[in-house]
Amino acid sequence: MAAKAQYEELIRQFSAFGAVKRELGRILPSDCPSGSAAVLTLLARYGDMRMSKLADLLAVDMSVTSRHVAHLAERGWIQRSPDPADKRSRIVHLTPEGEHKLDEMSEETTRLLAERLADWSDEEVAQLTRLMTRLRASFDDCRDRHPSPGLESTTRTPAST
Amino acid sequence: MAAKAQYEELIRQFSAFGAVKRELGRILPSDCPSGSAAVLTLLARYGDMRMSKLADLLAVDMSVTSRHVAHLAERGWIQRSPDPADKRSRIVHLTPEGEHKLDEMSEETTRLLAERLADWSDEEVAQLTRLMTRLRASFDDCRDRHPSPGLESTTRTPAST
DNA sequence: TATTGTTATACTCTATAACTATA
DNA sequence: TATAGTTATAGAGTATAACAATA
Repeated sequence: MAAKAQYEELIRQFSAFGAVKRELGRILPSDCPSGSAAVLTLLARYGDMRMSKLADLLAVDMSVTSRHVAHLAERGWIQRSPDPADKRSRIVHLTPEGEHKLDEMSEETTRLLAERLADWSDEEVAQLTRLMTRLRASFDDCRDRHPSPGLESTTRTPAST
Repeated sequence: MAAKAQYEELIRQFSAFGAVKRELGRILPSDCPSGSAAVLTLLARYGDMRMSKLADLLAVDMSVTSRHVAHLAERGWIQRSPDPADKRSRIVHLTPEGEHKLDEMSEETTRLLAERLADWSDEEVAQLTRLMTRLRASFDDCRDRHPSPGLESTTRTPAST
């Protein structure tokens, strides 16, 4: 359990991190901004999945996911097939064109990151990755264990009934 | 120099980090969202400064800074005094009310963070803080050494002449 | 002529709520 | 009645460009 000043400092760094994210975002093509790119990345890693699963992994509302997916579908980078097991659902999957697009973007992004982190050791990069993974996990776990009032554990607009 | 897969994984975590930031943002009062809160934090830490310095520390365009500062000034949390040394400039400084507001928010935010990171050791929190600080520094340094074409080292819309 | 700061406009990301079609 | 997904609307953050005042 760290001191309050330590948490304050960490929060400062969270805030400053936005600059890093924006710089990485600037090299993405305008027809595939970061929100859409995140969808492609998840599909490439975890394979076909339903919208709701995608929303869960993105940790955003399904309405947001729907928009990103629609954007990608218009450009032919993903396809939405009906789910035979549940006609309400749609299975999202990456097309070869989508894979290609993702590869292109990934190339550019890792190149920029490699340039910026040129003087970082392999171990330091791994360490930051581990800690950020754990950070996300700590927030996810707590969301399930101690849900804030009115905050669902699923990424969904509450039913209005 | 890490492998490409390592960079890709790190970028994945950068993307997922948005969820953490959003959860922290949700506990802020609606009259002081995260952009404004960042301004208060910087003023509390570094003291009075000019708009341009503030924009530099926030790593956003000065037009953005101007909006946040105007928002805070309307609520009496900061004041803008003319700079006697340069009549174009304005010095921004925190009011006692602004300090109070910041304290309140800081209380809530660190409380939430402490709850989420309850099972993190002191050293782990410190390590993440160090690595994120260094990350930001690596991006800042590179911006000065290898500026992208058209990307100024100062946070400023390029002159249109 | 260049710089400081402001404002207007536009774009991305997000959440809420209302709606549909299934279950 | 509840759930999967869509769409409309609104709010926050940011960048670009044009502008006023000063250097």
